[in-house]
Formats: sequence, C-alpha cells, structure tokens
Amino acid sequence: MTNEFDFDKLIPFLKERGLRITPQRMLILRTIASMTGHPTVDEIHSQLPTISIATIYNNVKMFVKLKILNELPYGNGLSKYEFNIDEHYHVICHICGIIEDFKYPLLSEVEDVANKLTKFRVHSHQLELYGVCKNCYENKEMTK
Amino acid sequence: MTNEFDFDKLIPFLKERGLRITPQRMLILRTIASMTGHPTVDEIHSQLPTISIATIYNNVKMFVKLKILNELPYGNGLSKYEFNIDEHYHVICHICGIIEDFKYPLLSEVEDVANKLTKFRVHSHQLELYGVCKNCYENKEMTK
DNA sequence: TTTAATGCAAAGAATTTGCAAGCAA
DNA sequence: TTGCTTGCAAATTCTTTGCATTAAA
Repeated sequence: MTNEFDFDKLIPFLKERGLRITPQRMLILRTIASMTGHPTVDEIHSQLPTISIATIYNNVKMFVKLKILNELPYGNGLSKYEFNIDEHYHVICHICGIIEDFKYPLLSEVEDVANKLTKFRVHSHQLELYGVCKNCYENKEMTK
Repeated sequence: MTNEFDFDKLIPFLKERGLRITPQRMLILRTIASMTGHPTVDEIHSQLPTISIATIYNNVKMFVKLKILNELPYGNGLSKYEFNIDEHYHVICHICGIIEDFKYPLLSEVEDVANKLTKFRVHSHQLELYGVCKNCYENKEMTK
C-alpha cells in the first residue's frame, strides 16, 4: 500500500453511525495496518490472542460492510483482508495462495461495456492475476 | 457458454491419468453441463441426490485440479463451478451472488506487465465485475 | 444510565477424511 | 484380481449466534 489509512477520520465516521470506539475495534484495524500482506481472520487473531475470535469476525465483517476493508476470497479458501484505500489489482500464487498488490491503470472501460451489454448495474470490478510466486517456483525446482 | 465441452475427449484424458470412468463422475459433469449458470456443490447434489455429497466434493475438486472445471469463489461465500472451455469474464450481483458470463477481449497485456513488474510467473487472470442484477434492483425498488 | 460490544460456549455450515464395500479395467 | 472409487459417518475447519457481562458515551 502506498497510501495510509486515516485513523483520525475513522472515529467520527463510526460515531456518526452509532458505533462505539472500543479498544478491540481499534486494535484490529491497527494490527491489519501493521501486518504486511493480506491477513486472514486467523492471522489477525494470532497477533491479538486476547481478543475473542468472535469479536474479530464481527468487526472485520462490519468493516467490510462499511467499505473500510476489502474481502479477498481468492487463493486457498480463506478470505484475506486489506484496507480499501487505493485501487489496485492482485497477483495470487495458485500454489501457496499468497497475494501481492499490483498497480495498473484502472480498467474502467470494461465496466462501461458491461453496463451496456448486461442487465446488471455494474459499479466496480476486481482483477486477479494467477501464477506462481518466487518462493514456490524456487522450492519446486529445489525438490526436483 | 457458447462452446460445448467435449465428452469424447474426456474419457481418454482421464484414462491416461489412471482415473476411472465411473457413472458418478460422468453424471456430475453432464449435470453441470445441463444446468444454466454456475452451480454450487449443493446445487449439483440436489440434481443428483443419489450420489453422495462427498463423491461430488471429491470429483469437483479433482476436475478443478485437471482444469476441466473452474472454481468461482466469488459472490456469497460458496464456490460456484463452470466448465473451463472459453475465456470470459463474470458479472456478479453483490446482493444475491448470482454470476453471469461476460464476453470481452482478453486482457493479455495486463499479464505481460505483471510478469515484468512482479516476481510471479503469471499465466492467467480472472476479472469480476460487481453490481446489482436486474432482479435485485427491481425487487429493491418494489419494497420502497 | 442506556445500550452497543465483548467473550465464551454452543450451534451451524461447509468441507475433508477414514474405512469397508463396490466396481472399473 | 487389483486397487481406484464410492458412500457413509465421523471429524475437522470455519463462521455465526445466544446470552450474560462489560464498558463506551
């Protein structure tokens, strides 16, 4: 991520919606911000073992609904999470499931075409590039 | 889907790999072919209630590994499946999770750029367009 | 003081696994 | 006949839910 999430704006944003500023809530977001990559619920919980995993599920789900976080269901069955701050695409290893960000000009034209050709009201898109990460292809070659 | 899956080639393809031609295996593929849309394991099973759901899971998973089927983990938490026959993209309703195919020229250039800019060996990609399907926005307006 | 949020445990849903029996080759 | 495949049930994993307690505002 190049941009940073603005924690100052978060507090009024939540309060306007009647949501409370709890230590757990803030810690979950700060922990995701501090972790490189795209953590799963379980990875967040292992950084915050004193917070109940149900609380982590509830909050992550709420942050996704509020569009503060993005849910990435790709790779290996477990959803991964990231801040929804700058538009970018994802490169995913089909062996280990790791996700890396990838900057590329937005494919807005595809959305326009889809709005014309389908009966959906399209408003966003996601692009995932699949391949093998460096770690996996090096390990694969070593075990030959 | 415009193209059709070639069941004749399937049999030697499986046999070459030491896999057997069982009635369950063929029925699962024929059932997916006969269903419009992108069925879940549960939807396949409800068309084939006499086949054990474990058998359906095992076979669908195997067909995905053999690249006969594509797994679509988008929409609502449940993976959906389709034949891997022609390249196309997907339009997904973020309310009900329904998936529709969408034809658009392949974005091969993005793969080339990713191969240059990342340390992944990229070989494929998926694009999902998100929006609201006709059924959902009409129902939403009716309940206003 | 009010009531949203937490934590725990139980429940639920989805998927995988172990193993005896069946059947494709 | 060999051993892959099926079907069943149990186990596992992931996620959600109910409810008493805690604590934010």
